[in-house]
Amino acid sequence: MNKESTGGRPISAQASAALKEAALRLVRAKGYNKVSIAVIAKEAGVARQTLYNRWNTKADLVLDALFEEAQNYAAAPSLNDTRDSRVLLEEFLTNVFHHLTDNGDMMRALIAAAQIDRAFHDTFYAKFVLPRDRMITDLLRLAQTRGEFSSDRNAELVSGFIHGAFWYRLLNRKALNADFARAIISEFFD
Amino acid sequence: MNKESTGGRPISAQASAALKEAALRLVRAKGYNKVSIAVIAKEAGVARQTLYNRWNTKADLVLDALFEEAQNYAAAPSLNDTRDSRVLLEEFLTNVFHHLTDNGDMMRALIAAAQIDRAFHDTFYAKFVLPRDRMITDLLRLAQTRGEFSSDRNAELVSGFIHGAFWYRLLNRKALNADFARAIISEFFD
DNA sequence: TTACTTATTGGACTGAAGTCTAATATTTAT
DNA sequence: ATAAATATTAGACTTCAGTCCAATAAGTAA
Repeated sequence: MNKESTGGRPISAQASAALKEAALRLVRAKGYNKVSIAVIAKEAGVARQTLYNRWNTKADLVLDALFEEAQNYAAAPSLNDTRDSRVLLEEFLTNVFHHLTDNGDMMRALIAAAQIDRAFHDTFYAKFVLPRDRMITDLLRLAQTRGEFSSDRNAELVSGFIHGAFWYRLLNRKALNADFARAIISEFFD
Repeated sequence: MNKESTGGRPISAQASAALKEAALRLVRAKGYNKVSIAVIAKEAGVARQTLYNRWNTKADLVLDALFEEAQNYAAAPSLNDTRDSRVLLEEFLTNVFHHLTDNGDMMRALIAAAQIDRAFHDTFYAKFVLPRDRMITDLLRLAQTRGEFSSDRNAELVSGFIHGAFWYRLLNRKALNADFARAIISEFFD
């Protein structure tokens, strides 16, 4: 578990940063599928093997880069916020939809990669899908303790329904906007 | 629009059939991503170019093969069936889930291909996604005329929610079973 | 300084998707 | 029979992902 059990040349943080920066920039400029690993490495000024030393696939690199860029990428709604749960959820969804509108190509590509590559699926699910699913589950449970969402309902299940609703729209390349956020609220929350 | 405007060697129906058969068999045996176009062609006993003359990608071929295999692949529920709409929907979903349980790898791969390849997305959406979405939309509208589903609700929107629910489960490699079908019914139909 | 360890680099190599072409085969129209 | 049109075949070629390796660089421990 030590970062360095013995000596040896340290991993270049500069190379890592350059790779992540180049990956995001090129993918945004040209589209995920138009950017090859070789071009990302060249643009970052490092050898291809250096990229493979850090990430197994382009998807792993891009996921990592996205995370680093946006610590606050659609942050979880505060569970201390005293406004109505419907408002909190709507605000959260509207936020997520903005990010998906900006980064839709990338997110669709990552979801696709997770279908093709089992190892990436596991990473993506653990690092991205599940945490986000839990954000809404937690919000629904909060709403239940407040009496704003029926305690009879299964929060996990409903969170899955909500995510399914916008995944389906995303994957079929339909717009994700504030109207759709409101439609979700009124479907599941009333 | 003529099948043959003038003369010329006709397309070999036998080659088409052999390619579709080989594609399904190999994909089921080895998994979608482990089967190359070259191997499918070799197994079918035709040249690779003959495959490309018919389909642009492996995804197009497999989609076609799936359609041919199952004309009755999760057929639309009969709109003349007089049983309660909940029963019709539950039966339909259970059917779909059985097929997705058997062909989940293939379906996930096709959805992934639609994310990577815009042209295939359009084909897949028009030939597969939209018709299936309409089956549930139509069923919900029938339920509305029967007074079994509130006329206030937007059938198209709810159909999208239902599809989203099981797409999300499918793409995250969770089981699709009769319990989940019932959970969907009670969420959206009551 | 020297030995050891690990990272980086550049290049070779394989397998697959996809494009292209020349030669050949199979059909219809004359 | 011959010409015209289209399909099939085999193979060359490019690009990319992914693997592997030997030489070199950059650290740590003695």
